[in-house]
Amino acid sequence: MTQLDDFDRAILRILQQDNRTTQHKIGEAVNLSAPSVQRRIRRMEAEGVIRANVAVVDPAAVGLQLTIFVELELVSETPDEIDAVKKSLLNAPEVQQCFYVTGEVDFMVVVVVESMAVYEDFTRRMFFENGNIRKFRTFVSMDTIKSGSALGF
Amino acid sequence: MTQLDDFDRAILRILQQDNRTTQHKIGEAVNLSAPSVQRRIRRMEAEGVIRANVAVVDPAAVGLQLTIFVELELVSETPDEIDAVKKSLLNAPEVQQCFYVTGEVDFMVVVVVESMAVYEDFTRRMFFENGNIRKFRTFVSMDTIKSGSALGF
DNA sequence: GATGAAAAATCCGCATA
DNA sequence: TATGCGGATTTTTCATC
Repeated sequence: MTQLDDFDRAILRILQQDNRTTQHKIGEAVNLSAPSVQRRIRRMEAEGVIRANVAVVDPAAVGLQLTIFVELELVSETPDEIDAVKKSLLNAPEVQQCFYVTGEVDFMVVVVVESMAVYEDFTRRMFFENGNIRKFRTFVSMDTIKSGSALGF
Repeated sequence: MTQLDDFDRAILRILQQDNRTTQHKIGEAVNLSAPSVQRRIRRMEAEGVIRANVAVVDPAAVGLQLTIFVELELVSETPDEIDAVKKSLLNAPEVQQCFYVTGEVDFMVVVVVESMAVYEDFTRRMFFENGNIRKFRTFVSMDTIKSGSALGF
């Protein structure tokens, strides 16, 4: 992966806030021509620096009212077992984010669902019926203070 | 906020994966004309259903290698104290996500930084020098299994 | 909600440093 | 290798039905 220069970083900073900013406007902001901006964006997309271009949707608007953090502890931590858990979490549409972490727990999972009833059903399917889950702790979000993938740099 | 219909939801589902999909292609996919698609998108943006349009950047590419979960417990939970903590977290560029949660802890915070040294500096500034933080627990991500704001609906 | 024309943005070749 | 310019193509936008 090529090293990013200051132009690239300046472009990314704009795109992370609004990727519908025109190349012309970006060019003005960073002192580059529009085609140059577009070539850089294209290159960063090809290299995976820009992973995706997405609309951020208000979860409440689509009926998903609850954001829930779950700490997962496994019984067995062999690579195969870990992979199996990863895979099941990856495939669950309720799972919005999932990280394998160091420390007292094994996974941190962010689940977004319509209601507690749906969450309870989710835990039953994913955790209680999975012999490899030692325990899990649930933290329900009451207030979203900040929710971004905007990286401050 | 107006209720969303099936067309709106179908459009959102596409936009959450790739908001550069042309209105024409979206129209084909959902059986609507391009201008219709565009009016719906415009309306949902105005209503806040679509919160933003952003590029998702690979943190590693911009030198941010570490994703860290932090559980925060406060000493005092008066509304003023909670607000003060919220505000300081909101303004910290290292904080990518932050939720006020129920349960044994008060806040779940997702921090993204270059290195452990930077994180330690962050904890000193934000937690140790803040008299209202009773304790915090750190979970460092070793592997990002899933990282999306793509809501499965 | 659909159609079609105008406006705007993106994309591409070419010349250049 | 990367930039800027100009024009072709595509996409968005807007008026009308």
